[in-house]
Amino acid sequence: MKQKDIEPGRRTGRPLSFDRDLALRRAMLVFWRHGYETTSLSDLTAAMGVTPPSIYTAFGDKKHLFLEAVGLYLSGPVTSETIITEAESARDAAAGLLRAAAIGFTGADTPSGCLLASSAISCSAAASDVQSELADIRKGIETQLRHRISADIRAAKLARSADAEALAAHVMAVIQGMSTLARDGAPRKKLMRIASTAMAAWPAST
Amino acid sequence: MKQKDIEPGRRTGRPLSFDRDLALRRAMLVFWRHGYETTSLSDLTAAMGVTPPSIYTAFGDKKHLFLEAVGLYLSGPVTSETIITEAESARDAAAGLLRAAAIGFTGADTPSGCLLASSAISCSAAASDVQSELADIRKGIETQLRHRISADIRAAKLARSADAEALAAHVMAVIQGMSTLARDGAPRKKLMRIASTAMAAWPAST
DNA sequence: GATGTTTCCTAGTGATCGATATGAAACGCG
DNA sequence: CGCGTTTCATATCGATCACTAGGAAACATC
Repeated sequence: MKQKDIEPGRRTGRPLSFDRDLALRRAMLVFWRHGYETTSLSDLTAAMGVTPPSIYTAFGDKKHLFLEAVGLYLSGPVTSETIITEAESARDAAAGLLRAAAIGFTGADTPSGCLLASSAISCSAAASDVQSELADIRKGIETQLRHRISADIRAAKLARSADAEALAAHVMAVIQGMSTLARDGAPRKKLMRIASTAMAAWPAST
Repeated sequence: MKQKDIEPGRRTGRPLSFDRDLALRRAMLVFWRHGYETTSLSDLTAAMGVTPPSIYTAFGDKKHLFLEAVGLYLSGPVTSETIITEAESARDAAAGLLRAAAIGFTGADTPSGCLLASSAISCSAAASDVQSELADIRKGIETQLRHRISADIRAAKLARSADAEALAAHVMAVIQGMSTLARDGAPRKKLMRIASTAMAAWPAST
């Protein structure tokens, strides 16, 4: 009988022969580069160094592996949420997000572009749930930024005429567009100049 | 023996039993919605009302059908090229492209977003040639816009301090980001406000 | 060492992928 | 009419897809 109720500190059975975190990270990199549906199980087994049955016992099916990879992608010391909440102003939050995108989309040791913005943009009807799950994450980030902008407007740190929804949506559009530019080979310097240009659309701080 | 040298005015053989242009348009709509690799042949046959052998005799293989669909998508009375060349200024060209994107990405009778920006962003290694072909088209549009901006700067219609590369890249990023926003359900009005916000990043005309 | 539990690898499962062989059917032409 | 040509629909092709039986192997505990 399975003892799924005792999760922390598994004591019995054959131990895992591979590094689960490392395998997940390798899976994330493959999904990042080739997308969700367009990455095959054989691509994953080759990159992870793990046989199919081990993948399924460790991660469930392909969908769960991908979603866990997305979770890994969004984790880390610096996230969009920390950038937004820890910035001193909504303007700094927007500039910080744009700057982080320019850097994160052109890493030397990672694929170009953004996993969140590229891995499940177009997919078959069978993957519409995964697609909408990523869409919800994107919308969540936009909502956080919009609320941050609205707060600055209420606090009179931004002009009352400022359009929180449009400013937040513009930043999100630029970030996701930067992902495609990066995939097309744009260097970090170019993305940085896009970020600067995008911030020129902001009203002056009051 | 085949007489492939006589192409215009085929005179012999059984006539085509389906409307080739209509079938191509239907294929384009399916690729637009579901992407290149994530659209299957059975998806295409169902949408086009044509059996697989007929598709292959009329269009070649799946890749050629897709590329021809891209050609259809880019054709029409109004293209990015006509918008750029016929605008009275680089600013008008940018605003026109953004406005056309907002409208084109939220059509009532078409899928949301941009076929060029969504159908081959992530793909397997086998489709890297298709991916780079679309990238070249995107870069071509950006280049045309950048040249238009540079011309305005030389003609003193824009400040000499204006950064043609950054302005063009920013417009392209916003357009491609708007495609994702549209796919996530953003209405036309929202995209229009993004377009307006993006244009606020432009320097004043001189 | 015996037992229970979990993971291991080998070798596949049925389904679907893109693409075709095959021969009948539908034309223009003489 | 017969002939040459092209497209038609049926029925697949081999390859690959995501996924999994089945049994040996590696642990903790007794």
